[in-house]
Amino acid sequence: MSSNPNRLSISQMAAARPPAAAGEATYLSGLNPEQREAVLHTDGPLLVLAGAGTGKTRVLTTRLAHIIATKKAWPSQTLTVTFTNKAAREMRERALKLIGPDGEGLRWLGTFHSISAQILRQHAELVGLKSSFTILDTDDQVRLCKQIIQAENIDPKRWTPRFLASLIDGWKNRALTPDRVPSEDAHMFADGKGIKCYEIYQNRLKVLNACDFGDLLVHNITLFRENPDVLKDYHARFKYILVDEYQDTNVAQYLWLRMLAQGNHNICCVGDDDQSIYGWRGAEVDNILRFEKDFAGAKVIRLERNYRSTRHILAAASSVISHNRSRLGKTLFVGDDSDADLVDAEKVKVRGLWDGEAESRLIADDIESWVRAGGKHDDCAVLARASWQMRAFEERFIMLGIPYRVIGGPRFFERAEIRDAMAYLRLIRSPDDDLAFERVVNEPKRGVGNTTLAKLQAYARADGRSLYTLTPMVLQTDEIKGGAKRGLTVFIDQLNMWRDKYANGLPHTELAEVILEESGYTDMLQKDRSPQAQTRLDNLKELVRSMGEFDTLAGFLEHVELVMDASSGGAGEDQVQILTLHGAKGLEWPMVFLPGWEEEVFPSRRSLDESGLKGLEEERRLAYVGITRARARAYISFVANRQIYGRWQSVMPSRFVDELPHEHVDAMSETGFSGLPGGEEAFSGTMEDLGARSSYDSPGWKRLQENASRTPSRPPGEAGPLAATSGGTSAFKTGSRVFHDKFGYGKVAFSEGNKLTVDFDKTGRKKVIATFVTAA
DNA sequence: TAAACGATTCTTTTT
DNA sequence: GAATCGTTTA
Repeated sequence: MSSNPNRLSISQMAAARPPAAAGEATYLSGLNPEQREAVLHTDGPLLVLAGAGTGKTRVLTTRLAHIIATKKAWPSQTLTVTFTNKAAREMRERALKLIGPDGEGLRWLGTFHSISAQILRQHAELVGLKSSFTILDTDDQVRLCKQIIQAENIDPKRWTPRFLASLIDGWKNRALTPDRVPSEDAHMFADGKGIKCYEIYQNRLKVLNACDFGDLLVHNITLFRENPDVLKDYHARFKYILVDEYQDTNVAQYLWLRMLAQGNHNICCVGDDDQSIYGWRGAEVDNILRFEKDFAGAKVIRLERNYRSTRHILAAASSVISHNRSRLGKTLFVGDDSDADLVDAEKVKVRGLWDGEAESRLIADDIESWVRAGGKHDDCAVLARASWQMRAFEERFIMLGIPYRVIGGPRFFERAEIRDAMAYLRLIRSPDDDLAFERVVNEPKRGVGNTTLAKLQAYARADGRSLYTLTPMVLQTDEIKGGAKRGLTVFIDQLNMWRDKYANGLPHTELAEVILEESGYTDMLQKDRSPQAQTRLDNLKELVRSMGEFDTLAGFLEHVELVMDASSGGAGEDQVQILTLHGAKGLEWPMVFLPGWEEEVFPSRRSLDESGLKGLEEERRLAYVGITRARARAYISFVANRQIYGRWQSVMPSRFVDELPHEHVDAMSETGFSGLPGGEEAFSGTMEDLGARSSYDSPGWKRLQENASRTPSRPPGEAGPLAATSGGTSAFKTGSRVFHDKFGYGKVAFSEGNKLTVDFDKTGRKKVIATFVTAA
């Protein structure tokens, strides 16, 4: 495979580059003609339609390097927008390797949201905000909506806060401020009250000096619309605009780009309509179809040579996606057909199993044989439609000691304890942040219940002032008595004290420690005997640690609000990756497992219910993304029985299975039900080898095995398996010594529910289930 | 006010 | 099956 120049890694390229290159730039070597054209065509609008694995990121980073190397612009005069933080990071790294230290000035490389936040901070007053505005997350949005629904006397069961929030989000995705929402949209919520609620919502945000994610873009657009001179400044600043994953942009993002590009028209968008998988979030595939019309004189370049996958994988992906009706139509072909590895590879495997357990067992076995044959865990990825499907694999991998990493998952900054701590910090920065106030006024418990809070809110609303300003005034009266009064007094006093300390130069990390200590939050967790309490304390420690990476409290808060991403530790280890199909976009592995290809699961039932044919086509694009992540081997599987919402259901193979091309697929089934047209004869293999093992895999055998390892390891007097699984009293603290039947003695590195990460003395770091170890 | 219980709903996917 | 929500009870 490495015979192909396109497989050269960027670091190799950088190493090969002579210092201060003269003549033909070396960064251009190894590009195919289309890629090269996309890099060199710097001036005027350009749309690059790049299929999966055709070197899209490489084109984008090389183009950036080219613009800078030829001095067409300084790094600070280029604007590069991505969709996710992950993509932004990768882009920056790769670009820096090409450009060298000159690239340090790439301050306008980031996500739509981070860049528009940067711009908005500069000009906040022009849209009626203070530059210190808070950025609310989904949770805050929903809580705000709930308050509005209550205040408007709308039945929250019929019209849920969540629905209102998503409606508002939808409008913002289309760049519609309340005055621009078409009146027919009003009927979508509570008998025409939708727009009114939206107005109230926006007014509340203004009072709170806050934005939600959608606002960042919408305010930018308003800002540019109403202040042509400001827009002009940015026209002068951004000589070249580069956009990644253009197919994922929504209307607001499109308008934002178009306004910025009006200056000098040097905009280059890279995208693939077949990989548009964010329609549910307002992405408009139309943006990509309209490009030529909206940007006069636009050039379009197609990248169709795929350097990633074998011909069987490409054929499988192409066949599935060809069932979509609305697409621009690209054909992927093997970029280098002299590469025997890509041409004479093994076919895509499709396998039908009895149930989810059999599926995870089979996949785990495949990974073990791959590793036994000299492969790495790192080479393997399991791509699931939804995160609930991941647990089965985690459990199986833990049982077998296969190292793995879940990517995505419940995120650090969305955990309750972190959000609580953040709320305290937000209150220090901006005391009028009512949402933060409400969150922590009774956390830990201060005797301030719902009735008290409702009273305060009523006053605050009548008065148009914040809870923080108003509470001391109410405390002067006899309106609130007893425990609630004492609690509130302490709370307000403490807030003032912390603010003083911070104002007098207490570093923000120490401030956080002081708050957690003095508020009683740490105490509360230490007294908590539930299994998660220790994890939570550890998370808070981690929070304080990560604050240290920022110079100021404001800088830290901005980072968290926007990036919501703990500095990803643990990468680079040899682990199988488990992630969602959405999370997998842009990544690739030699060996990819695609489990759960069943109707209702994938395509997801909800997607079909909500969006019909459009939803189905998006699911199909998701299948396309999944298959094209694989370089050498792709394993698709489906089961006959699956537990959904805790109930066993028999399920049908996904229609996408039918859409795979027979001649490129090896199919086999444990259940006799293929899902492939043509029935049994369509199968070129059997599950015989699987069947031979099955005597070890009966439920009875498994239970026997579990009991064997659990029973002797339980100290006398300790609760039995029942309590261990339901009560979860077995939480081991970080640092405690434990013993495991298979791995011996070790120290707990951290724990999460019933899963422990243990540093074993002999075998190193492993993840184990808590019930399999005892205190040592 | 808060804890404890029972009913309900739910899960995509992410900035 | 779990987590959230709302009601009841101490």
